[in-house]
Amino acid sequence: MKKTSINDIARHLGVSKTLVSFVLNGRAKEFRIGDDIAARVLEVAREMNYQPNRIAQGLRTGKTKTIGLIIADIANPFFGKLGREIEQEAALHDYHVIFCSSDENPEKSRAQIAMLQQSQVDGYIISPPINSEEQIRLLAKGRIPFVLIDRYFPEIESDYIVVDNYDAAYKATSHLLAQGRRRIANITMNLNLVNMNERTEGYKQALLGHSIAVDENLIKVLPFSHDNKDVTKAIQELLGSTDGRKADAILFSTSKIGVMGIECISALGLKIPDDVAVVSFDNADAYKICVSPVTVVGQPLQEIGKTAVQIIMDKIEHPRNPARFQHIKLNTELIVRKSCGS
Amino acid sequence: MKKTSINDIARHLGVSKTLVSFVLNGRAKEFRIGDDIAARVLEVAREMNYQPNRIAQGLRTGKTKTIGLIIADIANPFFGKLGREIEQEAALHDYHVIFCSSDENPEKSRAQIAMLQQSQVDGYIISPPINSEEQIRLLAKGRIPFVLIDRYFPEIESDYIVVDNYDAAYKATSHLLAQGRRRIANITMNLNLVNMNERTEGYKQALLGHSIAVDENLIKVLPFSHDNKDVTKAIQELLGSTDGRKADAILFSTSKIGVMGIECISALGLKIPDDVAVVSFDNADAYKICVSPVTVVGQPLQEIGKTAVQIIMDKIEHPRNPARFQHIKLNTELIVRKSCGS
DNA sequence: CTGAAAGCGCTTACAG
DNA sequence: CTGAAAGCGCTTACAG
Repeated sequence: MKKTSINDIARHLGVSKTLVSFVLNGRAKEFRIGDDIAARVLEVAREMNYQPNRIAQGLRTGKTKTIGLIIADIANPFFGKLGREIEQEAALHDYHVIFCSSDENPEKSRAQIAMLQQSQVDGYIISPPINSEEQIRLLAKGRIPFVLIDRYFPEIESDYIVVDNYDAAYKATSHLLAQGRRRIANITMNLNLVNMNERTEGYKQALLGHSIAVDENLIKVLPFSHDNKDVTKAIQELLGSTDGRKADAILFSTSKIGVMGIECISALGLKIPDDVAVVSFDNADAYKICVSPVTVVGQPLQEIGKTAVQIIMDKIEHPRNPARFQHIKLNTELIVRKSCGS
Repeated sequence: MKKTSINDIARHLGVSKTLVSFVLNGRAKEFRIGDDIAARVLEVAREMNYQPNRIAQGLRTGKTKTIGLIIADIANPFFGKLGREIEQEAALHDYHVIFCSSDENPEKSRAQIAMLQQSQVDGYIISPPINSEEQIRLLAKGRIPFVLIDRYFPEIESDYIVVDNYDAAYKATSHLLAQGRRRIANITMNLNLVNMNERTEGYKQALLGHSIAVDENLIKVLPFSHDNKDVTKAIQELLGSTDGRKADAILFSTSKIGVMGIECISALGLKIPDDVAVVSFDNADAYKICVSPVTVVGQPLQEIGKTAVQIIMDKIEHPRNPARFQHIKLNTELIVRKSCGS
């Protein structure tokens, strides 16, 4: 059962493969090919179960109809949902997506970009890890379009789609303040990541805006590759002391941290929101059925994914020189549930 | 900045591209190519930042080093985690993965298989939706290897990796019985899916094994594409009546259903495990921080993903005729938490 | 030890 | 209206 090629069809009908190619690509009219012969080609193609070889098309046309996606971890629901939106939008354009999880590790993302490059993807959607500036800069020098999502590098010219993190954290912190909390902590990860940094900035400014001094002891910065232990340690420092707890509220900068954090809080026997109020970034499913459903900063994942693909498609179809870059900053939504009291 | 090809290197050094290809593929020794010239080739390749074109290699060798993955939904943490394991294992073999979410829709999976076919993937890992027997049978007739995961079709000869669903449900139900529950319900989805069917069978047999009659009213079968409304309706029927509730425990056959179910239970103002005990398939993160942390059937996701890739790799590297099929059934683990009382 | 040539399956100027 | 030919970037018999 060898696959049938355009050649097989041509031979079968005694015509040239040029002709076959034309009609298969729907360009029969354009080249004024006889209706009868065009119909026969289509018929035989169906009979022989012809499937165009995209690899061959790719080599010839220079378009593989594939986009490469690099995110931190596809198993993380935040990125999983984002990946889903991207897959869906790409499919509308007859595009495939190859996904790569970088684990926020620049070494991995570098290798992944190289692999994707060799696979001749037509475009990239990347959530760049820390210290990956050089790779991204190199990518920018090439002619394959890419969009950054979730974060970006201010010093590199590129398209990007992010969320207004500063505003989101400001709103979240203000909400906590409005509920009467004063010793509000923030658990985040490596602040060299712009998005994380903006969140913590928004948090700080909200405090200052309400005349509350920023207490650096209440800001816990986890390493980018963090696990339960790191979170436990942070929570312990914030809430563990028996003689009066340092914090009365926590803003979690990611849902990965938040979910682990809430697990720790429960393990300590503390109640949310009575002992500690909680707000987290990202509307994870877990938060809906949590001890006390968690107030979250919801991100417009569909819009992020859809827009990212659309920008890439536009650049693929209309390469422009010099390139014009889009910087898109989307709004978030504070979804109030019960974790901050009522 | 055009990409450098093997030809550029050959021209630059005044040698043939055959020679360049040999040394670039590490076959210099094999063809007894001069050490000096081999070294020069490598050097120039680095200088010119040569990146092999996988598309061209693929066309020539017939191997694209890509595997296609079809699961229900990459945004569903269960499949997200599985996808991650598959990606990771594939990377070890220098393979990429293209992912497709079928939404349990056979029309979609059919189109996805066709696309993947055209993209000349070297193998498939598929979690086949209901009514996709025909597609899978067709695939089996081709010469590209595939492995089924999570479910399989008993009537189709193929490799597959599943979990012992019958045993898992039997254990879970027995646990509920051991906690004194007697009116145990099961909320599942379309039973034509073997894995779902086996779960409900295990549930029934556990009841019978403890001399408890199976009450079909306690088994709620949701359509394969279900949402919050469907789950709410089922929960309502099971727990909503004011004059004595029908059920005192629920076994959720998937975590997607379970998470929504617990949300409903809370909305009804019912307490877990006091008013109703709960066990669910899949160790979702949500369950860890739930109102009352949920007892779950944990699946060996890493082993499933890893084994699936290994089987595919083996088949790609050692095509055998006639094919021999592996049927792997892995064990699950009942992780007892607090949702069934103590 | 090295090179010229064929060919993977397509698309697309070019010619008639 | 249709076909012969070139070429995308590789690998691999084959020849010398």
